Amino acid sequence: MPQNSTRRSTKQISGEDIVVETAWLYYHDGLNQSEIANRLLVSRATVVNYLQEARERGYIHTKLSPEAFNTHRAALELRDRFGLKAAYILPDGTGGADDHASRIIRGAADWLPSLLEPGDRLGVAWGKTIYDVAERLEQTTIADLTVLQLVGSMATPYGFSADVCSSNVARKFSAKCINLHVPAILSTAEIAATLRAESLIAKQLDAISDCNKTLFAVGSCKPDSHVASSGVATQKELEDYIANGAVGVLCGRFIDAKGDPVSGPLDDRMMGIELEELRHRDMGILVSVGEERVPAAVAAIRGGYATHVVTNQSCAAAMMELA
Amino acid sequence: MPQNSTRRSTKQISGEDIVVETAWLYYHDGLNQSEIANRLLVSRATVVNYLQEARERGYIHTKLSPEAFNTHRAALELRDRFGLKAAYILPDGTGGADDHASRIIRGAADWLPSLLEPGDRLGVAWGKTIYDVAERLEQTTIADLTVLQLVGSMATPYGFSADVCSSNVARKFSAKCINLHVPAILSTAEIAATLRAESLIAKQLDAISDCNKTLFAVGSCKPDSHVASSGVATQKELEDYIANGAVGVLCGRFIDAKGDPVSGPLDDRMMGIELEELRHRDMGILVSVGEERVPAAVAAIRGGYATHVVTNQSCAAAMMELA
DNA sequence: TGTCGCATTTGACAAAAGTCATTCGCTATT
DNA sequence: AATAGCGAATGACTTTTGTCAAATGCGACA
Repeated sequence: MPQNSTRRSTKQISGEDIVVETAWLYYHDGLNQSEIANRLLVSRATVVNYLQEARERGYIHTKLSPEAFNTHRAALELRDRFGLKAAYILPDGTGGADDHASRIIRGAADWLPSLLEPGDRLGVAWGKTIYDVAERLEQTTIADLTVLQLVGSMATPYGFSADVCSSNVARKFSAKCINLHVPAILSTAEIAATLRAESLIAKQLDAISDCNKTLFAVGSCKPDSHVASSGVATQKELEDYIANGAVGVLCGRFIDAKGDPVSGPLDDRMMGIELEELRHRDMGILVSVGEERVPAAVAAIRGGYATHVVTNQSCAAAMMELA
Repeated sequence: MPQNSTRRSTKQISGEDIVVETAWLYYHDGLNQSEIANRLLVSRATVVNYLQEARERGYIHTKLSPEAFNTHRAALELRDRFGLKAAYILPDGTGGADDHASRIIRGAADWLPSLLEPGDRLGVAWGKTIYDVAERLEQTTIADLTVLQLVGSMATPYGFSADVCSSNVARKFSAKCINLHVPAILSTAEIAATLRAESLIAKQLDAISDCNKTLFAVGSCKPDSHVASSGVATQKELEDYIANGAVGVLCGRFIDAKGDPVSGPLDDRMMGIELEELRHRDMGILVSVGEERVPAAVAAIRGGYATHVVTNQSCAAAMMELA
């Protein structure tokens, strides 16, 4: 403590707003409280009080630079709004849709390894997005990981099929891979039923029904969407589903805005995990690219298929709108 | 420490940079370091490191809000006494003149952004003070701002000239900049007149005459003042002006104690805004450093050139004495 | 003048933040 | 496979900051 012979008068003499002076010395000049106390001839406790006063008066403004925190903030908001376990939101960047997509895909690929742990059984869906994520994955060994193909295979115009997605993911993680060696869609419900009864296939279907984590994207129900263009559904069938309330596609299955399954002509002809089996897993990782898929993504979250979401800022904002 | 079996990479919140995460929890959510350490499963020391990293990356910016400096007693008194729109008064501190100067300059740099608004045309004067303020300005984008150079350029012993002042200000605000590409002072009135008649220069002079806000300092009329030492005026010329009642210099022009222009030999040889054009703008921001300039500052206020003043406590007190 | 009430200030203590030498975990190289 | 090198993480320790009950100054009022 300073020589306390005449400490009382000091404050009146310096007279002017000592609080401002204190705040300046502390925040601008970077002195510590003891130095300030000595300089202003008051106790350190008083300096503390002045600083509190300054904060209460709103003199102190600390700002977190937006470029660093915007995506972070958006992620927390999205998480809280939808009751997700986590969200990862990438900046929009300056490029167009392709740029957005590639950011999201890189983000998902960066994040995925840290979401998996030894012993996990990861169900992997099918689609260009998932394929790209798999491509982007760094080689990382995760002990005792099993990767499962969630839907049957199908040749596409993009040069890959569902089994390539799961195989690639498995390869990147040095994981065991269980593929589903059947077409995604069959011409009749009977053939599908027959196949399902096949011992080997039944075993595979059984296996995928107890994965604890899933990785998937969603498709929109627009006429030009993936489901239609890849030949899984005809235009007519798609319209049927839409008429029944479908807003999105998830592992080849249609869901409505609440995330509930929408039944329709294709259901019995599809080979792959059923929506009810997909729901409420330990972790459901949804990689959502493109504004046109926002309603579908929201539905997937609502339906309890997704616990983790990767997307970009503008899509996240759009999702918040729908919440 | 926590159960350290698997302390590695459990990013439960988001895939984002852990430094951002940490900074967010600390500065936004107000958690303390221990809480953050627990939540992120790292040691508290690591949290300290992350926070330092965040500060180094410039994510965190803390500043004193302008109200702190223009609402306390001294500021309000000065404002009311001189009919100013606002005054910004910084604590004196214990250092010498340099310390005072740097505080005032930092203060002005902090305040300036909040005084400008989209569409403004800011006239910028010339001098070490203004140069230093420009240096200190934070990068802030102000939409549709135009910065204008109020006086001609001139090389100085300090290594800067008028065009650098305006250019720097413009750069910090990402503003458009209109420079005045002529010397501040010419050898004869004839040459000056010829130049003024030049189409390009006439246009520039025209432009500066309709700025709505100005930023300037004043110079004293002491023999050792800036005007003399920088070679704008000779000792003899200076004495002439003083004999005619000049107490200060403002954009190279001399004013008397009432703020009225003092005419003299230099007037016709100067290139730059005229005093009458400088008067009664929407806003005139005077940055006044040093007790020896107090009379000049008071004159500038009286003359209606300044509506906003930045200075320190002792200068403010001296101004009050003269009022 | 005495003393009561109120607000500010203070010192002692508690909590939080910062520092630093050491350890840990990973990679690159032999 | 062994290990050297290196950056990040850690835990023990120091410094700084925050808290709070008690003390102090000061004006109002009896």
